Amino acid sequence: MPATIRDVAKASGVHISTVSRTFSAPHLVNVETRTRVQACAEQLGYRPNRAARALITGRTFNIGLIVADIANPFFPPLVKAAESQARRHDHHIFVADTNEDAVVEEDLVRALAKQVDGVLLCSPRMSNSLIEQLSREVPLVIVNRQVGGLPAVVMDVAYGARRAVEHLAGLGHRRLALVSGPRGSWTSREIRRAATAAARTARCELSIVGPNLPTEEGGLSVAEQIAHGPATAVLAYNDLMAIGLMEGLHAAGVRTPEDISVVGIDDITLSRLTRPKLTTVAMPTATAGRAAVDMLLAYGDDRRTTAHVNLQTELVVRDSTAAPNPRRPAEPGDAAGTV
Amino acid sequence: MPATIRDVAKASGVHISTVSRTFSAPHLVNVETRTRVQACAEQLGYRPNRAARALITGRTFNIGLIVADIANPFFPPLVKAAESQARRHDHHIFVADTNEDAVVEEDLVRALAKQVDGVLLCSPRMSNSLIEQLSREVPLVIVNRQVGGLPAVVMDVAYGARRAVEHLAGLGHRRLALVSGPRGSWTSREIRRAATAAARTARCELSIVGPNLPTEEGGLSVAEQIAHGPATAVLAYNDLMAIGLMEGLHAAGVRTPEDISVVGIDDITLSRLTRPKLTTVAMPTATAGRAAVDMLLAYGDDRRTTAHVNLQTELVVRDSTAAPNPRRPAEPGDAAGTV
DNA sequence: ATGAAAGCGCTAACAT
DNA sequence: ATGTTAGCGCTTTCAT
Repeated sequence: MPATIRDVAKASGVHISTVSRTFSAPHLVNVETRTRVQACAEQLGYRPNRAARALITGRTFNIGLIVADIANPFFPPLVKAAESQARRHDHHIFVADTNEDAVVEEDLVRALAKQVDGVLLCSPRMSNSLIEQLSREVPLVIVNRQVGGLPAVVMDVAYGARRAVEHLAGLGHRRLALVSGPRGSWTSREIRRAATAAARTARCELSIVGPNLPTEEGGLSVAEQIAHGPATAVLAYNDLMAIGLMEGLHAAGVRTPEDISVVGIDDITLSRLTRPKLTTVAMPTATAGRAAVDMLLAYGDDRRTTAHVNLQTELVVRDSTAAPNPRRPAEPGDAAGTV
Repeated sequence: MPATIRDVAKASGVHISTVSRTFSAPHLVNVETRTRVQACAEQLGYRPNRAARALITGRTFNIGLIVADIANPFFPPLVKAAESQARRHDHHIFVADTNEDAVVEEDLVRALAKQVDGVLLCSPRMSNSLIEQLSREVPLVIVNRQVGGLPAVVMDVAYGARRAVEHLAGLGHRRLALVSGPRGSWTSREIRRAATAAARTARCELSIVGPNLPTEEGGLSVAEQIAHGPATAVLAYNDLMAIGLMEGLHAAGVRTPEDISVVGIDDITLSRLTRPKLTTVAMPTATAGRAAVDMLLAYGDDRRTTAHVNLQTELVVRDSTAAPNPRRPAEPGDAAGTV
């Protein structure tokens, strides 16, 4: 039986409303009384029931965090940063995993809506219109996607993708492949758009392979196709796919970077630990998590001013990229498997 | 303004208690009425407010999940499985990260206590007595540690550690090192105990190096010491440390497994992707996450019967272990850096 | 500065 | 089968 506000009131000989004020508006209560009430509360182990409080104030001090796949190493740093930032502001975080499923996503937002002050929607797969509708039911901050004028934290992956293409072109590659991500991914579209434009500028061919699952398996599954295709360098939707791809290429007897260069995106911890170490585009996921929480908490105050944050990305050159191998020239007749 | 039970009552022309019953005890209400109420509710987008419901029923349909470090790749599969299992039973999950800090842990349990039906405490760093005390304030299921008779889900890491030592001894190693984990870790003590016993049985020396941070850096930081020590094989507290260690050894010009064999624990995804691929002890983290949720939800029903689950672990032999290198014999005078 | 009273959204006896 | 009533733990007018 945890202590309630009534127990504290009884113990300190005041009315419950005085106890209430002691916690939610201390300046309104006499110092002596306050001290006594606090002492009693402490001694009884009293903690205000937030759910009860929320019922009347409308503020839950909870935040919902919805991610596509928490087992994808891209997300944990974001979740960690968001949780830590939320707690700094005395908020708790509901975490839910949609398994990349748009329907689950919608249901989750609605299910959480009543017990949170807002929801952080990370890399959502829903349609824009649905997201806009949901944002009318509960404050939403979108991470990694731009939806109308909704508050959003995006990482400038387009810039990173462009830098990656420029890097490859600079090394002398002329035939590139883009291993794209899952259907419905805003990030994947951004990458594609930016890579296409950059390739055109650099006078490179760019073939698109996909869509694919954003996992190691997704990368592995296109390895054969890449190995037999004309591309001498590949940009993958994320590091996991890049790593799976390298595995698959290795198995097929194709060396990285000697035969084919590979670039990932995300800069997950893992990317520094593969051999060769992966060249990739660093995404500031922790910063994004913090920023998203801040934006949500500022929702009431000054909604407009911080409605949009665009975070820098950066190309990190490691060992999975090199100049094309002159002894592995294009085989004119061999376009098997390319799209 | 989300619809309340009163709006639905008004719209369907019944009393609010009938609406309430329609959702919490449908069999008690006339089929026609029920259908009508449901239709109205649907149309108004009504969803029962769980917090309000919890206030009176005492059941929140929420679960707290407290982990030491969600960015440690050991945890995400556990969190994912727990979340998914919880949702299958219509529960939501609060996730909190303690950063391996016992004080934060305690505070978090207390802070969450009121808004959850129970807390999953993963690899806690608190003292046994404190944990037992907390378990009187809120239902607790401990993962990865045994505390008195409290409900627990543990993975049999002792078995795995023994198998690892046997594996190394079987390859011909006689001087082993154990790179231990953080102070206060039950798992680390288990590993130490089991490895020590197994080493004795196999007539191997076993030196203990640590405690260390359970991270890649932790492993890296002991690489020099290991490189110059007499051990020809190392068991690390977890894969992350094993990988960091291999990095460090590599940098020091020591090859794995030719010069020194390395075994990790956890079998994180990453361990299949390093080069050499890591020999490790597989931990059934997803199963543990599911089991912990099930145990918590069964808390009321049959507390005793399922109060303890012990999950199997398994040695996975990959490429980071091999027979000792005969050309790198013990250097009698060179024990520098060993403990 | 403190108390009294109403009520947040909902459920659970108890009536009818 | 449905309505009435009380109240979960708390905050917030409004009095005093």
